[in-house]
Amino acid sequence: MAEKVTIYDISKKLKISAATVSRALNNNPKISEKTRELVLKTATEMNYKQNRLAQALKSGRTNNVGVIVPFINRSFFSSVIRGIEEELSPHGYHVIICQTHEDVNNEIKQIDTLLNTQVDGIFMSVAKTTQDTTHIQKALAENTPLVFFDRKKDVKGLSSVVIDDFKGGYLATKHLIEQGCKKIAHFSGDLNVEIYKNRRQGYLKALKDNGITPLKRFSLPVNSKLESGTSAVKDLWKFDEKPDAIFSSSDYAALGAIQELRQMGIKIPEEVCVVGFSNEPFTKYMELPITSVDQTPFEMGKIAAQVFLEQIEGSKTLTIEKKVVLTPELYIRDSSNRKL
Amino acid sequence: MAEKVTIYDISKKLKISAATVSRALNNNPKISEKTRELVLKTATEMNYKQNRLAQALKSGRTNNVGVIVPFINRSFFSSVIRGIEEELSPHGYHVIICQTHEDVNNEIKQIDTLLNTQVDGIFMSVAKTTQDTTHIQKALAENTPLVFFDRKKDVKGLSSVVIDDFKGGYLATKHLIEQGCKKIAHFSGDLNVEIYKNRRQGYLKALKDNGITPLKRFSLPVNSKLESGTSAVKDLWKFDEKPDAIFSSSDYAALGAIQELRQMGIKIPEEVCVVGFSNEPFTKYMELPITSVDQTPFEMGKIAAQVFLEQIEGSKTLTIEKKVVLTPELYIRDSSNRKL
DNA sequence: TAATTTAGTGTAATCGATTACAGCAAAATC
DNA sequence: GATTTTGCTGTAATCGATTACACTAAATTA
Repeated sequence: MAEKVTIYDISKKLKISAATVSRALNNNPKISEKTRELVLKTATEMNYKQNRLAQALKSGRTNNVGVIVPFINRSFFSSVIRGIEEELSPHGYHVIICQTHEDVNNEIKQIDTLLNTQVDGIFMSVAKTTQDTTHIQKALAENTPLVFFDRKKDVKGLSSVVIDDFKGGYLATKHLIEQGCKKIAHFSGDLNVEIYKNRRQGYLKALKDNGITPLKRFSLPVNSKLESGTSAVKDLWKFDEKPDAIFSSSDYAALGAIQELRQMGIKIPEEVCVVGFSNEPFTKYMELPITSVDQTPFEMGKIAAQVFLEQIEGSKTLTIEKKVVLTPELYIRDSSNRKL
Repeated sequence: MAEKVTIYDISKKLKISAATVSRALNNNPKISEKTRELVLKTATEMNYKQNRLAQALKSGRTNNVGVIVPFINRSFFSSVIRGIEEELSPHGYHVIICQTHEDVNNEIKQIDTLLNTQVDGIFMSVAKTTQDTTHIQKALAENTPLVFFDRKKDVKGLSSVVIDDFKGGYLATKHLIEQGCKKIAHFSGDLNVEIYKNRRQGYLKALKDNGITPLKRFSLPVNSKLESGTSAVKDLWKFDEKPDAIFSSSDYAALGAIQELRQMGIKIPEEVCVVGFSNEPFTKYMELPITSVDQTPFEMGKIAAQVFLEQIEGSKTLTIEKKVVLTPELYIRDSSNRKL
């Protein structure tokens, strides 16, 4: 029941050609006012709905975009996706989501199927393990705009929206120094990943700018797990010279560290200040709220979407390569606020 | 460059008809082994990619499904979506996401555009304000399977996957009683929303089953905000007879309550036990981890997807109306664990 | 009045893949 | 040797909307 009504049904009913119906519906100026009104009226009467598939096939535009992320239920990614959706939805685009589970092979597959379904654009945050970029270049080859966000690769012709991780690391470290900390440890993520490398660089620069010589032993890699933070603290506190602050590239590791420090009876922020990264929702809810660097994911999504729109609405031949860098925001909370 | 290769390009190159190419690619048994191999070889050589749009137009199936939720960056919803994606992706489906911002008007629009783009199915959690269901019936009229999850409406012919909110409320309350609590307050959400109503019913039943007469004053509505919990506690503690436990339908309100109670110097769980609902990520990270009812969102998504697959892969004429009810899980943590 | 412009509509091809039907050659049967 | 069957391939219509081009009648101009 409720068979789909096509322009042919309308054309038959009104005894005019389907072309005229199509033109009337598209407000083509060549159509007489009388016919247009008749067609529009009949269309609503018959409950006509445009078949966007047919239109897409003809025009080559689906009004769909794809978003590729490691996991959609990570707070950061879901917020970016929300930003993208809210910016593009008013323009008539739909957002298709894909997960890579941090696996390059999935990334390759996802790009392939997205290109197959003729999405008008792709947004992606690459998997941690991604090195080679030939799968990404495919999008370029097929003339499908691709915009990186957060985790990018340097591919000529592709735009990206990221935060200034260097600055994030710098801000966090500078803040700790301002609190009077001098022996600042750093939990970095996998240094093969650009963002973690940059955060560490920012950390080092801030130390240098303030005449502090970084201790190699104070800089250690963690993953985004609580336990990783607790064991890192254990390692650090084995030595005589203890840190008086921790800047962690992960909020989870920061939380783990805090738990372990409290366990050891160490006062936060009096004895040790702690700063995390990402501004995960839980950081502000803690009894001891954790200072963290916010990556403005919602903003990031919106801006990535805008970059895409610029590209798609600009001339087709011209490819834009835009590199947007957002400034992260430090949310200072009790875990590092000595209230000087 | 890299113009898209069609079956016509292959047919021209091999000097055979496009029909033969199509059949060869689809493993039609009528095609000779020799031709099939030749076509497949040439297809990969020429980097042929099927145009899923054309196929969709012909077959009437897009292999896209839509998911409609209030907000995608809520932990619960993004986890459900992940479940749906991971279940459907292996079957070749893509997931399109839509947000309603808890507004029925958006819901109506979203359903309309999804049906326009010919999705093969729709998953949705209705907005809080939704009463009328005519927009939902449209999907039914167009023969597009629609599966509700979590927040459903009773529409004949539509399936749903929800948790047993009654049981969730019952479990939480029973647990509090087992901890020795006798004066248990309840923070309910908007009682016009089915799930909140059911949780409250569960609460009341547990009290009744244990011979406790519910105090009307102990049951008060909150929204999902921290402040809502703090002010509710203030209200409750104005009276002489204080509660010795709180079962909150919202983790946020539970957290607000805990903060306020601590402010007032009240010991948790010794003097007052607190249980939340939803098992938001932050509940387990707190210094005083919060007991909460888990809604198994990932599971819920997977099962909703399975219900959809059953329906779509079954006979077209037969509509299945399946009502799946998942059992929630109580995660007992320090906020209510008196370690008897 | 004849020639030209203009406004409005129709015809038919197109986007790319699928498939009912037709057709033809080789193999099998009588 | 004639007929039927089998195996494989081609022709053309189809999904629904769009649009270049053609065309007709009315309006305008010469």
